Amino acid sequence: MNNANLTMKKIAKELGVSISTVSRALQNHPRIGALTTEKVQRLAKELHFQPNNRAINFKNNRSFNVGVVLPHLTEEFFSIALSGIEETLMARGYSVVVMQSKNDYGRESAAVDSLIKHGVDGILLSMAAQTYNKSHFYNATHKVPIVFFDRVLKHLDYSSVYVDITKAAFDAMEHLIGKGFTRIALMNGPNSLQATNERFSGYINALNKYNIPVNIEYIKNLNLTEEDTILKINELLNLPQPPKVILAFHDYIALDAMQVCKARNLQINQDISFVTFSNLSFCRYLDNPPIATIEQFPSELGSKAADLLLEAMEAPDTYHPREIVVEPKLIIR
Amino acid sequence: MNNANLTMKKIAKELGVSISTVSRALQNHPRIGALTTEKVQRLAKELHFQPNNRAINFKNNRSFNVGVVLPHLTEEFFSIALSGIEETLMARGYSVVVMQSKNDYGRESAAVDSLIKHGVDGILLSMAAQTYNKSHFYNATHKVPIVFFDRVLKHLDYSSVYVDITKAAFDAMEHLIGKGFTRIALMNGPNSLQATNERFSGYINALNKYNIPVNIEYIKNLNLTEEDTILKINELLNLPQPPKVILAFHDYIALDAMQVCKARNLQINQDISFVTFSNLSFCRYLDNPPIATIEQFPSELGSKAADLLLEAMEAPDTYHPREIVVEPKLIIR
DNA sequence: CTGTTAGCGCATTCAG
DNA sequence: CTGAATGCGCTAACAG
Repeated sequence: MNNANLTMKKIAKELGVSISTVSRALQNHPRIGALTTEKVQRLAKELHFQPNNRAINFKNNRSFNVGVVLPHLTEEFFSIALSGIEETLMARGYSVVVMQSKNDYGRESAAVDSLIKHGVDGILLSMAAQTYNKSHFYNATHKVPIVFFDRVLKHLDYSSVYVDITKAAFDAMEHLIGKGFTRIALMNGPNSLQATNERFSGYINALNKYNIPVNIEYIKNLNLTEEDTILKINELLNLPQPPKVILAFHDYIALDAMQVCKARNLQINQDISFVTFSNLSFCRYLDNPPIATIEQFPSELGSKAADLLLEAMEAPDTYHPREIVVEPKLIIR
Repeated sequence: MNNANLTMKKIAKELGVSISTVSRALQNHPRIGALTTEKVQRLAKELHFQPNNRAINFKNNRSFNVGVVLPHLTEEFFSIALSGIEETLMARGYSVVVMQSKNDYGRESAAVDSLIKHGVDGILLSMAAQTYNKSHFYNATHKVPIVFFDRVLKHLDYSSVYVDITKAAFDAMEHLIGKGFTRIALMNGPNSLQATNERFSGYINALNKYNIPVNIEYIKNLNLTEEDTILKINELLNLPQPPKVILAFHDYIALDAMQVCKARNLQINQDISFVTFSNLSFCRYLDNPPIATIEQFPSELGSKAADLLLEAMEAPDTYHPREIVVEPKLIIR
């Protein structure tokens, strides 16, 4: 760390020229003599000079950093989304600052504040399950643009990118009904999430369309913890008429539920089957994977959100918040 | 974004006081009158004033950002490590900037440069598999401290945190030999990784200790792609005396290899078994998981590396590079 | 208790 | 073609 504070000033003094000449020479300014430019650049390289980017960021009032707030880094869906975000932004010279909300309102709010404090140029956010209060978004928007992805906030002031989950749920249900299933349960998420309501709508729409009576015993809201999943799957299995198929909020729910089924000596995909949202890549290694799953293209979700944010950051005058809806795809195994 | 460039200057003018008074009042400086402080703080809140952190970072020559470079965000091991890093640094007021090398030297080198350019205060790095040239580290070190984790560079100038893989491999082998296995193959990583050599050492040491002849046909170096895994497992299975157990570089290798075995009608954990490094959480959902696995505590690895980096950044004068070795744990299923 | 001043490193406008 | 001067927003030493 010997040259940690080597500045243009020193190079200028060394060479007996002015700082502005150094500055210009370093950026190949046309009005600087070829000789001078050459001389400056050589010394700069020799000394391993690197411009102080904090100064440049400060001067330009840009940091080329983008903040990403998401529930859990370790959830495959989000790590893939983050990967898509990182790729897209890196290509445009931005870096990505990540923070996890762990589905907690306080952490999410703190993360947004912290990102602002750290001087990001914009924020990509997928809402925490327990976010009830939205004021931290409104405050943040005073400083930098925010784009939501996947777990979005429907509000005219914000762009958002998400999957048409209602359609996805409907498609999945239609597929199941087409295969002759009628005892279909829904292991849904917490009510605070938009995604939960949409799964519910698709589920109900399909049942209605095919005149299958809705059994409220078949509809469960989970809080996305393993314990709760175990509780709820047991409730379903203990029903006098247990379901034959379960539409699960995502693969992790299905996997935990499957373990309970196996422990109760039920044959997966025979006594009971699962259909999931999220297409966890790991499932292809299972001997009895969910019979169908909904691919939500997390990488595309992330990169499209990043595109919107880039526009908001780079062309704020012409930018208008908008929504991008990504079509899900039902994958039948 | 209405107040994007509200500065202390405006507050000062509004209140008819000087900028420094505003500055001091905002940080509750004791030498400012209670009345003035109150007045300033109220207006600041009213106007949603937030200090421009780019200016503060510039002034302090700190950004409170730490860069993390790792091979793949989507690999569970790294996403857990990142999560540990993020937790540790967040608690100390730092944010985390992530970049993926995708195991590519060029990308890794570019990532390091980019992080420096973006003004991070330090870097945590897990080396790309194909990193042959180390000069980007040396250059970076002129600017900010680097701490390696997991895939480390052994060099006196750098701190590193890693798992004692030789011991892990030895322990796993000893366990297998104790269970009566002698036909044990090693599906190892690429030679460029230290981790590969260590697995090899542990493997050989154990065979030697128990006088089991080394069969070089049983030792394969993989490049960590699925195609190569398929190729190499087939080579092993085609041997006149195929192995009964395979020690796999990590779970993803074992999983892909298992698929090949199944396609060849071999019973997992009967005709052939697997032992893996990395304890992928997902494996608990498999009907026939690897019979043993080595837990490498990625979260601890990450947070310990973060601790070292914090020391390097905050107490550079007393800081000396050093190594932390984390004990692996053999998990027998 | 408060104001004035200087300066962080760089880009840029204005003068030559 | 080059140099001097200015300012980005904020902090802090210095001076009242």
